[in-house]
Amino acid sequence: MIEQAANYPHDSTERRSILLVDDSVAFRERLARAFRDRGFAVRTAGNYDEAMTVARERAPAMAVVDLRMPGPSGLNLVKDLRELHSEIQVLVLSGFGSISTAIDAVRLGATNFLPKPADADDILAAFERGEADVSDPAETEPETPSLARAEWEHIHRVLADCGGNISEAARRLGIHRRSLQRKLQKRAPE
Amino acid sequence: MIEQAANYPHDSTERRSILLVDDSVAFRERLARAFRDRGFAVRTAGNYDEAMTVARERAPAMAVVDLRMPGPSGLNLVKDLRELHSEIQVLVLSGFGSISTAIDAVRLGATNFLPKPADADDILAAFERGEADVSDPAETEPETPSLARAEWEHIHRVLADCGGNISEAARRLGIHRRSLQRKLQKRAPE
DNA sequence: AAGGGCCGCGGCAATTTGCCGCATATTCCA
DNA sequence: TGGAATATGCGGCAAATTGCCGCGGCCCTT
Repeated sequence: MIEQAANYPHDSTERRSILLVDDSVAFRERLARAFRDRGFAVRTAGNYDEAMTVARERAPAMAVVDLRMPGPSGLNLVKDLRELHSEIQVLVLSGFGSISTAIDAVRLGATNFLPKPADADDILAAFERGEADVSDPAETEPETPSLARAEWEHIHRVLADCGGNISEAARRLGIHRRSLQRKLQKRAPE
Repeated sequence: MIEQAANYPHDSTERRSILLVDDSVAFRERLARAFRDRGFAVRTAGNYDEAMTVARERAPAMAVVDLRMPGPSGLNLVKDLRELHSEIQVLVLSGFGSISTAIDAVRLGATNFLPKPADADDILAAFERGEADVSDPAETEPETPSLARAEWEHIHRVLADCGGNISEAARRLGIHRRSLQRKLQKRAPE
């Protein structure tokens, strides 16, 4: 479909250099390996400070940032990475898809937003979509979502607002914690 | 820190002028009245063309745009309103919350994104949040409707979309007609 | 070490839903 | 004007979901 995967816009930085930021070493390394296999120059970081140190040393062309980290949030990182290097493409990952956090991320300069779990292919696809020109918002068909879909969206939005705290989310939603757990075990309806 | 929460940025346009765009006359007029009561100079439109005509005549300081309309989508409108008047604050409404549409809206220049149903207070709050400085991605403390409440609202919105046709609404919602009937017999949850 | 909060999960009983059928409008069209 | 299609309300019953209990585990603060 979109034919532009090969050329990312940069200046002095290497085209296929990417910075992966996630507090989970396992996740980060798995992703790092997948990107290296695809020919990327990968560097990783586990929090805001590490990421900024790495980025200052040499600005990466792309970055993948998890929202939830110890220390300053991924949102801060998005903002400061872009201040450091305005051409950087930043993809934000979040364990739970919340509209408000997605909006914040995009406002702060994120190229796109992806709910976890996401693998390297998902991420690359999201980069491509993000760089795609949105100037033609043609066929965004606003179909009515099913009740189940709407419920799912609402639940996950609230859960995100609660920082992933299930007990708190259940309280706000006015349902039993056990019921929320059970609902969360189901996948997103389509 | 950008200091601009209280005073909306404009040029020749009146500060408290707002353009409401929604294809539902009832919704639009209800909202219009609420905004007039709050001292806004309100103009309304039912689709892309009307909205652009009104806006060209005199650019509003703010706009509320429903995503779903006959003709060009609200996303097109967001984009073109901003091209017309770069200082305009545009709030996008959508019948439901989808992350990707929210992201598209913000990319195209929307100030914020709000899932329907939303009243004037919700909208004003969203404008303020949207104009607020996001450089400190700290707290977002929004109200949280209960699951039952959210479900009720979604059901009634879809039912309205179907012109009160219960069978059709049940189909769109993906639930059994009998179940819809039973849900409709219950009152709005608090 | 104790208290408190959160998590995941098993196991009911109570409630809700899906799905059937049936009788009755309403609409549209040949 | 008769028939086909569709909508509505409702009873009933099996299946699924939810509310609610309790348990042990984990992590943090006191």
